[in-house]
Amino acid sequence: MWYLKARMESRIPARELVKQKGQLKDDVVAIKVDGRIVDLHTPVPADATFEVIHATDKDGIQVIRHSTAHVMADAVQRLFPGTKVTIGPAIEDGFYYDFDKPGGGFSDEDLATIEKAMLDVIAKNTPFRREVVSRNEALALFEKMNETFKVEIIRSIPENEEISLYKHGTPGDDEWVDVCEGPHVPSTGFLRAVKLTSVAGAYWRGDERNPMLQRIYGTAFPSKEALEEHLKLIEEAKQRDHRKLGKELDLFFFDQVAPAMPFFLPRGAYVYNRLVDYVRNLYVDYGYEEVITPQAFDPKLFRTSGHLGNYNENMYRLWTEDLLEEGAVDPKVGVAKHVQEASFALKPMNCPSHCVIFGARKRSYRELPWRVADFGRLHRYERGGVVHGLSRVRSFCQDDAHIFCTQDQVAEEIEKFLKMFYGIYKAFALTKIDIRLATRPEKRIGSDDLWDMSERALQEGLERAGLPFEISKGEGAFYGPKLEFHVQDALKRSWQLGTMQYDPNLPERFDLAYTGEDGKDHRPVMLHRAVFGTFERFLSVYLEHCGGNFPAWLAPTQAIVLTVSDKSEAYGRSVLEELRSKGLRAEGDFSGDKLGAKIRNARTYRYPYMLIVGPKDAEAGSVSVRSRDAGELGAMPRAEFVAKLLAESASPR
RNA sequence: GCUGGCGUAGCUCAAUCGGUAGAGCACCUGUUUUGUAAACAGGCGGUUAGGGGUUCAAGUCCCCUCGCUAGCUCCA
Repeated sequence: MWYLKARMESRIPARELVKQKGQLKDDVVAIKVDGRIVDLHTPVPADATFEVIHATDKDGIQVIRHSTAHVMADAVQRLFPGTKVTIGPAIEDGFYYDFDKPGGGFSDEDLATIEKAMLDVIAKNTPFRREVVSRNEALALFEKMNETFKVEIIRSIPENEEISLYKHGTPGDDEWVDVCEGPHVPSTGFLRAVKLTSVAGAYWRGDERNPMLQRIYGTAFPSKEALEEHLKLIEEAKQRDHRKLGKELDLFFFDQVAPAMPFFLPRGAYVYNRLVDYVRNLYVDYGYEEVITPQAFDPKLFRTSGHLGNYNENMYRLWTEDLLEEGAVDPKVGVAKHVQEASFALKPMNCPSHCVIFGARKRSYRELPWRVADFGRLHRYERGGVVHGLSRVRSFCQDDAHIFCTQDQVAEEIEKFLKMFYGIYKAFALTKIDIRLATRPEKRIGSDDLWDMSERALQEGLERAGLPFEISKGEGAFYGPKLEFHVQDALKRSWQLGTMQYDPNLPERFDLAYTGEDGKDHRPVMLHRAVFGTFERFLSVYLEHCGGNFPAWLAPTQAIVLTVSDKSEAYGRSVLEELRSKGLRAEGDFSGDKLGAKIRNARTYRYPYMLIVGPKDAEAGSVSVRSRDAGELGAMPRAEFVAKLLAESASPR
């Protein structure tokens, strides 16, 4: 590490350096030197320039959380002897620590007990102490403690790196030690607000072939107030959970008869269809053509495409009575094998169909780029533990399209796609988008040369557009690298929505060709792309983004007429009829409820407008408008409201 | 798929140590005629996810299956 390069005599503990400069205040937890966060225990060059990090700084909070993880591990090992420690980093909203606990997991009661023990450790306010040891010393220490996971970690630390131990507690009494890079707060008393939140399984080193450890999640803040604030935000986020909103707003539901396959109710179907319309309209502008393709296919198709073999475990297969009989005829084959080989498959993707269409006749270079769109319903068998509301389902529809083009056209097509993509996301006020370039996975088809070229093409596209991105190594599809566009849900889980994938392999496998200017056959390139990704997932993210408050153009019901009493029903119905005759989506509440109750009901359904009508309005030919977003707007002539709502009903372009 | 947790009326949730399944909302029927966030009364509604076991007795304890859920792994 860099500080090893400094001469020994010129190093002093960071605490001393900060003190010399007169900056050692009570809330200083670390310093930043050369962009690196170093705690006060760590030696730094005596002449280093630094920036102090306070407990309340973003970096400071991370130091607090990592230290809290240590205190938790200390408490856990004291309460549950025999439990081994592994790793415990600070994360986005808190920290976790993974344990190997004999005899199974932790209960909620255990969490409360652990939290209490942590408070005792914190109350003692013992300093964290940093100690540098040799590799052999570290190994000997943790081998003696039978901390097999730590031993494995120490062995994996590169030879040239320093190994440090962090201790807290009273030596010879309740001292606790961990091999750790740091950084840590000066003493346990710096941990003022901690809370353990949940427990879950996690594989050692994130690999499902490894044993499962017990992970405890928690969070910590520099003050009780900040912790309370955080917990409040989580509560509010839960209110916006799309699964809750879906129920409340009668948009969709699930039933055990079709696990993880949504039933869209009339109101949900309305929104869904408007999203589809919206994309269809844009396709006119961007030069796409739509096709309709089959749902189930002879498995031959998916052998050609490579799905059988690379995507097997995600596919639904279909059998028929005839198929069983055929299988029974030849005892050498057997029913199971015959069904496995010959049963039709529900499509999990549209690309093979589009290859079939492209290859169905001679194609000219003049046709390229050919952008072919498909709103086909797709089915993918997702493993039990991964499905999640509308975000991860087994039956869905993508705003899917494939672009067949020449190598030379790729750059422009990527550019056009990005333009379309950002235009759409802007229309939905989604601005926090993370882009990742997912590169070749282990399980893949095609030569490395093709992969090199494909990955380069996508990367250049992003660079030309000046978009920041991260690389997700090995995360590409089996047929090509991907650009992934990720957006977070209300609970800060990140979901991939849009995608663009460069695919040189499927045209090869389907032996696709177009006739070039030179009269010879050439292989086209294929781009897979989707802006929303799937309508299901997009809807889940968007629902949470707008909190169920759909804009007027998208709202299943734009306005509801509320009568003050029966006396105004006739007038109310005439208002309703007028709205509907103008193509507006309106409802009426002519029930015996009092006005207050009607308003309350209408609010929970989040209708953009309530039109309150009573004798005064009937007299004046007006409606009293209450806007969901802007509050009471007062009485206005019927025609004025109609014009206003019509203006708001246009979908963005 | 793995590790926890959960599954009671359409929805949100009660039910003490294993001892008669209950409330609010919604729905239906009346009464009330109401001007900006819940009028009142009555009624309907349940093989306690499904199956098996222990027990005199199971919503409650045990086992299996299904589903949901928090994470992990995997993915749009």
